[in-house]
Amino acid sequence: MTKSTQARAEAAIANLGERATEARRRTLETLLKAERPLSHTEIEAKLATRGALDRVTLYRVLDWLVARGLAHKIEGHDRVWRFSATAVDALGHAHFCCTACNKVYCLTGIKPAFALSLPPGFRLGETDLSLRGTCPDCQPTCAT
Amino acid sequence: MTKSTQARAEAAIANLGERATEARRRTLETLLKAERPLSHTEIEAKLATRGALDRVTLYRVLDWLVARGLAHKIEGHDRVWRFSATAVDALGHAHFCCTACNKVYCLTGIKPAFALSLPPGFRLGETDLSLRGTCPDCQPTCAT
DNA sequence: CCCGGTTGTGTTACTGTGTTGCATGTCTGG
DNA sequence: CCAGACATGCAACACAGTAACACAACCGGG
Repeated sequence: MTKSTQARAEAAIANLGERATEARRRTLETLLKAERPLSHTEIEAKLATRGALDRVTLYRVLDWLVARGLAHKIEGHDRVWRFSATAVDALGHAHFCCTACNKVYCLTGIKPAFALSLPPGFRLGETDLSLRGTCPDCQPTCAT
Repeated sequence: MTKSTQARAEAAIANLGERATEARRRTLETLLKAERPLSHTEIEAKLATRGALDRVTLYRVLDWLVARGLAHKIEGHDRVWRFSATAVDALGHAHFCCTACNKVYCLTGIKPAFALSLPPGFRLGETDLSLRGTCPDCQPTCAT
C-alpha cells in the first residue's frame, strides 16, 4: 500500500496529459498520504525532509492541483488554507475543525439538508458546512 | 430612527456596567447601523470620517464587543474577519458571501437540519453554515 | 544538434491582516 | 487628590499569501 500513493500521484497527473514534475508528484503524494487536510506550512514541512521546495512554488503547485481537480482547498478558522486530495469530489462533505489543536478533518457522511430561503436577488453557488469542536486527540479527560 | 442606533449602543454598553468609552460607543454604533457584517477595514473607514480610531484600538474594541456578546465575529472566505452586532444570537443563522464583491450577509431564516454522524472521538461544538454565490448588487446582466 | 518558445521553478520584495509590548492617558473609588 | 485599574496610541513585529522578474527545464521544428 505504500506504493499506492506514489503510483496514484503519478497516474493522476499523467492522466491529465500534463507535466508530472518533481514538485507536483511529491506534493500530490504528500496530500494523498495525509489522512486529513494539510496547511501550506505543514506540507512544506513534510516535503522539507528530502530536499525542500520553495514556498512560492508550493503555492503554485497547490493552486495547480486545485485547478486540475486533483485537490481541494478548505478555509480553516485560522485564516489558513488547507489542502486535501482525498475527498476531492465527495458530496455531502463537511469540515470539522478542532478548536483545541486547529486540525481540520474532512467528514464525508454528512447530508446537509437545510431549509433554504434566500432573500430575493441572491443566487446560491456552493454551500460549505463547517463544524467545530474537539477532535479525538484533544478530548478533555473523560472518555467518550 | 436615527437616534435608535446611538441610543441602543449606549444602552447596550451601559447595561453591562462597563465603561462606555468613545471608541466603544462609536464602534458599536457603526455595527448597529450597518445592514451587513463589516470587516475591520470597513469599520475603520467609516469611523475615520470624524476623528479616526487607532487600528489596534479598533481590534481591541471589536474583541471586547465579541467577548461581551454585543457583536459576533464571522470568518469570510478572504481570510478577513467581519463583525456584526445585529444578529448576535439568532439561531439558525448562516452567512452568505458574495463571490464577486466579497461582501458578507447574515441570513437568519435558515434551519440547518443535516444528518450528523460524527466519527467516534469527535465532540461537536458549534456549526457554521456558509453559503457562496452572488449578491443582489452583483447579479450578472439578467434581472431576477 | 541547435534554437526558440513555452512552461516550471527560485529569489526577492511586497501587501494586508492581525498581534505584541510598552508608554501614555483617562477614568474610578477611596 | 492619589493610586490603581483600565483604555488608548504608537511602533514594531509575525505570518500567509502574492507579484515581478530572471533563470532552468522541456519540447517542437529546422
